[in-house]
Amino acid sequence: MSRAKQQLTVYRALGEADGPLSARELWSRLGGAGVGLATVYRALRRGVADGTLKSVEVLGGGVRYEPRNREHHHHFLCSICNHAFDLFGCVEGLESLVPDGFQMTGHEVVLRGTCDECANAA
Amino acid sequence: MSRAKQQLTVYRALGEADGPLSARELWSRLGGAGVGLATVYRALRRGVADGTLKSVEVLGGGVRYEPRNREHHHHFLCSICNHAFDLFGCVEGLESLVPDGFQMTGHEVVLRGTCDECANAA
DNA sequence: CGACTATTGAGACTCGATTATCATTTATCT
DNA sequence: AGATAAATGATAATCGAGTCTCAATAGTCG
Repeated sequence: MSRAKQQLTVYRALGEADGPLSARELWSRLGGAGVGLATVYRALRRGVADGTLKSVEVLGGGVRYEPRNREHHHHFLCSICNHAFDLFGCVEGLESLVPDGFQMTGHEVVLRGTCDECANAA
Repeated sequence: MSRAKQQLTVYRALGEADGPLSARELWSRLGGAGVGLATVYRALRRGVADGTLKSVEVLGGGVRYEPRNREHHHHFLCSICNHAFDLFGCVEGLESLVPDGFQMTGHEVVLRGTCDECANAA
């Protein structure tokens, strides 16, 4: 594979994904054999360092990465294929959950269940 | 320490905690030196197996455990002390986030920020 | 093309979390 | 008390995720 553009390849793959990808998922999407896992990790690390990428944790699935320039959103984790999907929109009433004296700076919402594809395959 | 009751000791410690505890947190609460880490893990494993305990993942803190018989609730993760606190109540509008064709079976909400104590200590 | 630098792939290595091993200790039963 | 079974603690072993090393390769420039 032509070199020098692999960093971009990683960015593009994340940009086109329907949700955040883990290093391994990304690796296999890039063709496993064609790109080294180390290179994927390197690209991810650089991306996070320069602010292009952002690492997110979706419960149960370890660390995943997504472009930083996405609007505020949450994720849906399919318990069958274990893939994380981006969701749109947010929820109401989060403030009311915060105990007195606590200061909330952010939040995460993860929905679990089965995705379109897995639900049909069942 | 008297044996045979350590399993119960673990259960009690989790029951009295203000949030889910990781194996390490639990271990240190039980007095580090008095109980072996292996025993803590054993008790947790058995607890989960027999349904008494439940393992939960709170972003950024790995796996934690809590009694299964708690009402539906969510967690607040303090980004300073890294402790997870139980919250009460839930949020509205989750269903509207689910994409067509997806089936939601559960959800998690995690608030981030600073807890009472850490906010005051700052 | 030839010299020089940046990037890569494979695999060795590190690190933390969890599990397995095993001799020892506590409980149980008689 | 004596024999047997269950639980424990210390530590070794394992496992996965991520990082580091280094020789080989692609890109650059003259």
